[in-house]
Amino acid sequence: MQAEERQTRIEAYLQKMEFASLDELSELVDASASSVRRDLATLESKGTVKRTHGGARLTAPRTDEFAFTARDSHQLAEKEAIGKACAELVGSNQSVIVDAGTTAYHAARYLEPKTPQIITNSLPVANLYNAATQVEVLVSGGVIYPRLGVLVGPHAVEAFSKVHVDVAIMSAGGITMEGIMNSHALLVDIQRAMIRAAQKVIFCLDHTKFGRKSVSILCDLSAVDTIVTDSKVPETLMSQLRDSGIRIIIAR
Amino acid sequence: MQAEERQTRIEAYLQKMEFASLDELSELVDASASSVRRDLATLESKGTVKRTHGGARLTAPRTDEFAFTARDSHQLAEKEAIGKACAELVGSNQSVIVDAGTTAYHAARYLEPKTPQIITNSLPVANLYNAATQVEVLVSGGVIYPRLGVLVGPHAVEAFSKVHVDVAIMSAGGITMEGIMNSHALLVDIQRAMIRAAQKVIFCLDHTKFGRKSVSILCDLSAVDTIVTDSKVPETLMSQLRDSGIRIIIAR
DNA sequence: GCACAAACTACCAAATTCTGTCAAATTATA
DNA sequence: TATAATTTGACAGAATTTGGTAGTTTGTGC
Repeated sequence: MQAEERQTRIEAYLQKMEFASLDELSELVDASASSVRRDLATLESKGTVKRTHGGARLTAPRTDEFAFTARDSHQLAEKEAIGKACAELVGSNQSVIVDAGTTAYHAARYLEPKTPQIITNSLPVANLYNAATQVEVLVSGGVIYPRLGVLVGPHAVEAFSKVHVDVAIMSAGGITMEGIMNSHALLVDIQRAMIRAAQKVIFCLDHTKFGRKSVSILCDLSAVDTIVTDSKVPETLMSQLRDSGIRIIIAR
Repeated sequence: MQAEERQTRIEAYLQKMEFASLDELSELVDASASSVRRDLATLESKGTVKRTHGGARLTAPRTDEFAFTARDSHQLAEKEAIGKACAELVGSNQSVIVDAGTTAYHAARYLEPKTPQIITNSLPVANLYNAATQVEVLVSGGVIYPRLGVLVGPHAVEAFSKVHVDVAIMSAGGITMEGIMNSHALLVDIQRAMIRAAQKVIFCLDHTKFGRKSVSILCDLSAVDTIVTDSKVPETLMSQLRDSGIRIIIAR
């Protein structure tokens, strides 16, 4: 096996496992411990993995939009600004679908003053308004997707197929001129149902999502009404998006 | 297991349990007490956990969590014991309905080793297994009943009407020879659907519930298979219940 | 307040892992 | 095909981590 192939496989394995021991890896790629150490040193200098005593781990294990942890602080400031700007687009007493995903979560945090009716499949969003009596929250049913805190499966799709709302606040894994992408195939069906159910579709996307492709295409750009993002988006892509009729709001 | 992986797992475990003993942790990560102590010292200096005598607890218990997670519940020790005893009644890989309510919640905390399939309308229970990949959790849909963290309404009733499970682990507000009572009328419909869906019905009731009446009658005693309670229940009521064919388990 | 048990700290020897080096093997090049 | 360049696996010594232990501290019950 070539050095490059080894490194690719090590990286892929770590993406899945988060941690791995040296023995584990050297068996995986069928090479000596020395070679694996060298590979890890290379990968570390590229920044994707971090060497540890006895093995390696991912540098940023949960950079995923939909992987939810309480202490997720990736691009926190940007996400908060985006969330605030996004919440301002919602009118009083409107019905709002809130997607799973960290950026949509931050938008939900600022919705309380609008006394909206929220419909969501996100456990973190549900928890957010557990104590608030003015905000009515309808939780879709579904099976918990481990770690993401999202309810998935036919129950969830069905729940969103049966409602109609004013606004959908959406997250996604990436956006290009080809459309909006998502890395979790199970979520795509649900998100499509959300988009169908909503009069107006807002996507919250921080700048890291622009130009990034992902596994599944969620929808093409014609389905999107508004995108809320931060100020670090490349101007070229942004004007292209504007040309295709999407309203773009820069949160500061 | 590597030091870093140990620390991550300890942190994740504490996120779920809020507190854990040294023994518990050293068994969890399969390392000596010394190593766990060192790990805890590292984690403490990072600020995520706080060491205590005999174990460790979370520094900042999740604020977006539930009021009743663990701390402020009455009769905590009894409820934990009841929960533990109740979980022992569940077989491996069984499907289990877990009712909302603190006592049922404590039972859910001990279910993980059984790798069950859980169906619940309780947000706290859903959150509990958000991180666990071995436990499949199906969340019923519904509207959040403020503060209790329970999903109520027709969506919830419907979800439970469509399933069949091995065991239902139930909470209630009171029990007399007339039947089981509950104070929240909105919950009663749902609980009845839960009972209908289950092969076996277990009620978790601490001693304060015995002889206490409440607003709505949930079901009569013939619907109950087993009651798990603590050791402070008056003997008279207990033998009456036994006479009516209910298995009573005293948790210690 | 005292005695006792449990838990903690500090330290040590053993085990594991890492670093740097080098000859053998593989690959690229003339 | 012969030669140079690179990569590989192995090894010795250095560094780190681990599990246990002795002595001290903390918490608990009487």
